[in-house]
This record gives sequence, structure tokens and C-alpha cells, in this order.
Amino acid sequence: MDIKSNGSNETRELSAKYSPAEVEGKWYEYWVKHGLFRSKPDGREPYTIVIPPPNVTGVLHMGHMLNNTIQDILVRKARLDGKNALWVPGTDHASIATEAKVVNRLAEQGIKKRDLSREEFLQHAWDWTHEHGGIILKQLRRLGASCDWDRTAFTMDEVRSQSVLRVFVDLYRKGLIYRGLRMVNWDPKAQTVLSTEEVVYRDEKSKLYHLKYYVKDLKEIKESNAEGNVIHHDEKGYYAVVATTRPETIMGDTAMCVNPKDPKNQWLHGCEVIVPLVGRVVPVIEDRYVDIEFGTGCLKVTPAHDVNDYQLGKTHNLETIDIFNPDGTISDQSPLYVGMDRMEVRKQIVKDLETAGLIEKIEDYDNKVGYSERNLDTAVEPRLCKQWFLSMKHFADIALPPVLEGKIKFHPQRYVTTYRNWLENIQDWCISRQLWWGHRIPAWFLPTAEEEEERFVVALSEDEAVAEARKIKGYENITAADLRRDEDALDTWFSSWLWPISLFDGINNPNNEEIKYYYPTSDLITAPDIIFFWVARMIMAGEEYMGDVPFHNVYFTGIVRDEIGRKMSKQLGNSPDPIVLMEKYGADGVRMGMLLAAPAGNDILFAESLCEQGRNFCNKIWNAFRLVKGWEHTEQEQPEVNKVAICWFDAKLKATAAELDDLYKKYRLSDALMTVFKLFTDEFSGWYLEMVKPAYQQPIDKATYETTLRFFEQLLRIIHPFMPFITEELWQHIYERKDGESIMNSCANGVELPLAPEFSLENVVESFENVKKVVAGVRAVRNQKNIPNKEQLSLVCLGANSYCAYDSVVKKMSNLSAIEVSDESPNGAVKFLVGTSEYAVPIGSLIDVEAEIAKQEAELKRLEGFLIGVQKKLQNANFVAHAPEQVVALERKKQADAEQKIAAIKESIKELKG
RNA sequence: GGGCGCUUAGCGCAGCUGGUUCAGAGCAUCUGCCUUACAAGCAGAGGGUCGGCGGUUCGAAUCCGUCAGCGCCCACCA
Repeated sequence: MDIKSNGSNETRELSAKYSPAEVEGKWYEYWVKHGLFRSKPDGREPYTIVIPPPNVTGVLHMGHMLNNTIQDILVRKARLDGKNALWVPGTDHASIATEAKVVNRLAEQGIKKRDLSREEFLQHAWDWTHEHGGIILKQLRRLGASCDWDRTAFTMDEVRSQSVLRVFVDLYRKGLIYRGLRMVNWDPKAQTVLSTEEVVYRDEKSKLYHLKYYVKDLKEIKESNAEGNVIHHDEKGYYAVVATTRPETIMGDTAMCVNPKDPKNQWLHGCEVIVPLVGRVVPVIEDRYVDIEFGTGCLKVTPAHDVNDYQLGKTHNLETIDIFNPDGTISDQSPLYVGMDRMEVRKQIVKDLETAGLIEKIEDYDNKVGYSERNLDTAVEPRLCKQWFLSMKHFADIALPPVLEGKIKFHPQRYVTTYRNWLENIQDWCISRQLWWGHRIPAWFLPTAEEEEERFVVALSEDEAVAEARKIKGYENITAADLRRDEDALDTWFSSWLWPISLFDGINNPNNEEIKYYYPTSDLITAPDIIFFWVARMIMAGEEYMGDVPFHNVYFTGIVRDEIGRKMSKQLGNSPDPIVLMEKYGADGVRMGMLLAAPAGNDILFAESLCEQGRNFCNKIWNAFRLVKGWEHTEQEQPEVNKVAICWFDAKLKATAAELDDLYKKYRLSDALMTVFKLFTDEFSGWYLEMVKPAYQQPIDKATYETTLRFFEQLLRIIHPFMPFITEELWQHIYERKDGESIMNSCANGVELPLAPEFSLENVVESFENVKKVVAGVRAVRNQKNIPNKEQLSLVCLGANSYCAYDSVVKKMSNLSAIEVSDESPNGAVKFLVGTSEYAVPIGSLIDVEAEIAKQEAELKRLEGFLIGVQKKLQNANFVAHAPEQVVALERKKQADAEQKIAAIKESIKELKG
């Protein structure tokens, strides 16, 4: 199909199948060319979403598809509602992940990171970023994402970087950022510390090794001391048994610890023990921390490599021996295995211990091992080092109220509890990373003497740092060359948490027009796994820097899984390529597929077949359009049936639109889509079009034609947020459009449908549902009796015709020659009930009297059972006394209706039996 | 160890503060239709004692308790 310079299509014959490939790219270009995604502050109400920035070098996966489809739906809906809608796109530098990729690529070329200067490495990183960066943003265009691309941001671009540095300096000056020696989580692969949130614990089947620690110089134990004690002894002497999962850390042991109250281990008090294999003599200390019940109640203490041991070490003044190098190999602090990898050492040391007879036993044991969230292959090591921290108490205090008080709403709400628990038990945030790719920490160390404590200044720039330093006594003459800037970078999330502010330059340039207009943003759409990493921290930053929430609603999507519930992953190969899917089913089809099974907060079990449904729906819309556009229309009188159809569909459309608004408000987008789907497929195509459809090759009256086009246009607008491409394509076809016009900003308000003004029906939506049942009743008769549609039937309303206003509809939709009213049931008729009205379809000799009787008797039985239930209820004095009047009245009506129906059926059976 | 959530047709789900003709839609299934918009379709149909047990109530899928199964999050027991 061609596209005119003004964007509208040649009106040519439309092919029988919708082909998205010919349509999608064309309209995306058109939207961009005409700047239809752009937003700037104006007098309208803003609707703003900031994208959860994907990793700059990432590629689109199904999780992104879901997340961005939802965002696009909400933005497009807001735009159609006449709001000033803005969706800001951007990417995240993803410090650890990106640096790892660059390191890997360099390794492939035989280059080691440590052989490069910082500048050289960063050059490689930027090269990589430019090479792979933004691929994902291009892929989002494919999906139809209506982002304002002119605003595309990057967490490491100038504005965002400046914002980060400013915030760091500000928080440091407020005393909220500090530098401290702590036990932190160390990732030996990436060789950086991680925050507690970045460590994921996994269950692992491992071994519990029971090691012998011989007691030094203990030749015998006094009887009096022995009572209640559990004493181990062999030919080499007395020994204590220590259970550990990590035998390789014994080289760092500097004590053994027992609980002072432990009766089993009283004999060890005051002793010294010999660390197996290592030979080091260490004291037995006593501390209530030790669990008496666990193992033998003896704990080896390795202050350098375990958080609790570190605490013990501090309390008991123990030596700290760091036996690991940053890369996880054994350091020269260890007497053994120097240079070997810790995992190798674990295997080796067990062999060596066994050979030396120092293992009492080995048990199977389930424990949890921490891994880097970014690198699930390498176990994280607790490690003592000096890092930068953000003190979180203050932030927890400001971030909790807006969520508890409902200023920010979580969908689903249950995440409020999760959020609260986290904030109430928050730990300080380790914000420094031993990485180069990221925002370099704006701290400069001053030259100090060897033994002296480190000194530093924090400043926005080197010049400022020099100025700051000169204020310090003894450093008045310092120059830039004397200062050494901290090598470390900041945690990626330390830039992401500013995202809703920094995108509008609200940090560097507070109170600018943009930040005032767009902040707070409206909705945040994200996955629940980053509630702590990102959502909570944005709320903190928002409150701290804007004094206001960053968004009003947070919609947590589910995790996309495959059909059998497995998380999608590259390793499993169960993640379809979204681009391939879109090629196959069209972007609109895939969007619908994504959403069909995605209620908020529930995991979605994605199956490709869902996209088929989406594609099929597109085809349905397409063909409905072909039908309507193909009609010849002439000035002629509007048939009664068309008037009824229009009156009904107008009401139906309005009612559904209201229903949809409600669903949107509740973020029930899957339900909204299903509602839209049914409106178009069942109500519009199945009923409305069939009602107004002229006979083959006959023209339609002009009034109906025009109204139908208006309906169609309305429907396209309703569908548009979900399926932007096909709706634009058809919207452009309906009428001649000006260049630059688009469905996406064609506000739905104010279009009055050209109804025949004198025509209206009471309770039309409700009545029509019964009319449908009458039609269905006749169709069912045809089905059962194999009567072709072409063959006309007649219908007899027994007693009265409750829906005579709809006779024209019933006639056309069930192909009837006549509708009559009669008190007498005709001979040879099949009967059915709609509500309490009885209908008969005479079919003459086709009737199978026996079968008909059987059918009616079954129905009679059912009704009688029902009646008994109702009567029981009504005979229950308690029910009548306690239940509200309406409920009782309703039961009475049920009773009356049932009795009436029973009478009718009995009568009918009697007639059949002749 | 703590917290949260889930269990309703073959499947994935909806059923709000308990009561509108003995539980609803979609997909799948079955039957009949190639009826000139659409077989990527149309018209019909079948299918659930709402996880088990107990309680509150005139009345429970809906509230309470309990048991079972599944899932997620948090937590320093080696």
C-alpha cells in the first residue's frame, strides 16, 4: 500500500489479510517525522513516564517487551485523553555488566585490563558503548514505543553525570556519605565490592567438614573437669572438633570460639588449639554468639572472611589474616597454597587434611551461598575493606511515609509490605565500586605520611578540590599534582535513583520549567525485583531533592516465564527473540499476546500462541474494515433494523468506554484489552455489522454508512493504545486526513454520533442481551435440526412479545419470515425460554417428539430442583427475618418465575404427548 | 527462622467490602458450516461438589481457624 505525501493512503482494494510488515515501519516513521511523540510544557495536564533505563548495551528481551508495551499503552491512552503525554527514554551505563563485557572483549584480543591505563580502558568502554549502545532503543521503536526520542538520555551523559557528582558532594557535606572500613561483599570475578542488595543467596548442596583442632599441651584432663564435657581424644592427644563448610579458610583462623555456657566444652576454656595443617596456635575464646546446639559447639574464627567472625575478632581483639587476593586466589599471608584459587584449594585441602588424619567426618549439608546478582557463577566473599557508604536511616525516614500514606500507590498493593520491611531494616548503602566504567567518585586524597590516617576532600572538580584542600592546615600550598583522585566509581544505582529528576535537569538546574511541569511523574512501570535497587531509592532521592514523590503510581509487572513456568533465560534457550516474534505476528499482535496473560503482579506464562490471538484480532479488524469500506452507499430510507442497531451500538459503545476508563484507572490492562477485544469481535463484528450489512451486492443507506464509519473510528481509538499500528493505518483510511494528523492525538471527546434523533430505545443495552438470546435460541434450533441458514423459519412468541421493538433484528439475524404472537403453541414446534418468555419455532415434520419431550423433561427436573431450593430458603423463618428485604423479594421473584416456567413446560410436555 | 502471596473448567486467569435464577470470560476441546469481510473465520455445545477439614452466619468461592501443596521476598547459625 502506498502512502501519500500527506500520510494518507491510496484508497485501493485492501488485501484479504492484514500484513503488518507493510504498515508498521511506515507509520512509525510518520509519527517521528511529525514529532508526534514530542512533548513540551504547556497548559495541559501532563502525563509523564520515565522509562526504566535498560542497559545501554543490552538487547530487547521478553521482559522489556512486557514492560514497555504497558508503558506505551498508558502513554497512548493519556495522549488520546488529551493530556500532554511524555515518555522519556534512555539507557543505563550498567557499570558492572558493561565493564565485564568490555573486559571480556579485551581478553579475547589478549589485552588485560590492568595493563591499560584508566583512560585507555575507558576509551575501549566508550567504543563498546557506541558500537552496541542504543540497539535496544531501536528495537523499542519496532514495538511502537512512543517515546520522545529527542530527550533520549544516558546515565553517563553530561547532564546526568553532573547531577550525580553534585548529589555526591551535597550528601557528603550533609554528613550522609562517609568512608569506612567494613566487612563488605566482594565479587572476585569483577573484583569489586557489591551492596548487600546485589548479593543473591542460593541454596546449595555442600559438605560440612568436621576438623580436628588439637589442644596444645593438654596431657590429661582432671576428673572434676570432665563432667558433662564431650572430650575427643586419640593417640595424638586431645582435640576439639570444629564443623565448617569452608575448610579453605582455616589459614585465616586466629581463634576458636565456644559458648561459655556450653557444658560440652568447658574443658576447653583457657586452652589453645592448633589450627590443622597450618600449625598456628590460636586461643580458645568464649562468646555467647556461638550456638551450643550447632555441630560440636566449637566455631573456628576467621575475622578476615566472615561477617560474624569479624565481629568476634573486634570484641576479642583478634588478629585478622586476610588470606585472599582480590581475585579469589590465596594471598601470601597464608602459609599454604599461595596463588591457588580458593575453590581449588577447597578440594586440595580436604585431601590434605584427610591424608593427615585431621578430618573427623564429612556430612552432607544444605547451605546458602551468596552470588553476585550480575554474575551468578562466582561466589561472593565477605571481605574487609574501606569503602564509601551512604547512611540510610535518614532516607528510610523520608521514603516511608509517602508510600504508607498512599501518596504513592503500589499496584498490586501487597508490595507496600515488602517495601516497608526493607526500609525498617535498612543497612547503609555501599556506593563505591572498584570499577572504572561509571561516575568516578569526586574525592581527592591528600598526601599523607606513611602511618598517618588518610585525608581527603570531596569537591565537584579538581580545582575546587585544590581550593578545599588549601583550607586545611598544613596543605596551604598544595597543587593539583599533589592530589590523588579516588580511583573508584559509584554504584550504577547511585545515578539511576536520580532518574526522574535528572532527566529534567532538576539537580543541576532546580526549578527550571521542565522539572516544574513534569515532576512528579505519573506512573512508574517496573519489575518487582528492583523495588529496593531502584524504586525505593528514587523515592528517597525525590523526597530529598524535590521534597516530593517521584511518581504517583508504581505498576509492578510480573516476571515473564515460559509456558511451563520457567524463568526465561539465555541458558535455557526458552526466550523467544522479540524481533522474530514481531516479524511473524506483527508488533500489534505481539503486544496483544504479551498483555493477554499479564495481570499486574502475576507472573506471565508466555506462549507464542498468545501472539496468534493478537494477529488474528488484527485480521479481524482489518476485514471488518474491508467490509465497511466496500459498501456502496446511496440515498435511501434507513431500514428499521439499522436504526435499532445504531441505537443499541451507540449505547453499548458508550457503556464500554466508561467501563474501560475504570479498568485503566485500576491498571487492569489485561482486562481492558479483553473488553476491547470482545467489543470489537462480538458486539461490533458479530452483531452490529451483521445487523446493518446489506444483502449481497446491495448498497447501504448513506446514514447507516456514515454512522458505521464513525463507530469504526471510535473503535479504532479505543483499540489504539493496545495496537497502535493497525489502528493508525485504518484511521488514515476512513477519511481523508491532513498531513501530520494521527489517530494518536485525535482526542476522543466531542464526537457526537449522527443518530436518527427521534429514535431511542429504553434500556437498550440490557434488552438487547435478551434479544441476542432469542436469536441464539433460533440458531440453536437450526443447529440441532440441521436446518440451513438459507431456509427461512418463523417464530411464535407465546403469550406476548416482550421485545417487539427488536423484531426487525430478530428477523434478520435468525432469518425469519415472520414473528407472531399467539397463546396457542403451534404443532410440530421446538420451544425455548428466554427469561420467562416462551418461544416456539415451528419446524413441522422435522420435529422429533420423543427427543423434544426428553429435553423438556430434563429442563423441568432442573427447574423443580431449583424451586425446591428457593422454597426452602423462603420457608426458613430466620432467612426471612434476617436477610435484607431486597434479597427476600428477589427470592420471591425467583420462586414466582420458576413456578411460571414450570407451568409452561408442563403444558408444553402435555401438548407434545398429545 | 520471619514475612507475603497463590490453590476456581484441560490451560493460564477474573470473581470488590458474603445474597441480583444452583460459579464467569479467553484459549483449548467437541459438533455443524468454505453462508462472497474474515476458516487467522462463523454458528452452537460440553466441561468446575471454587485445595482438604472445621467454624461464624438465615446464607460463604467470598469472612475466621487449621492442615496440605506451590511460589516469592527477607534473615550473619558456622
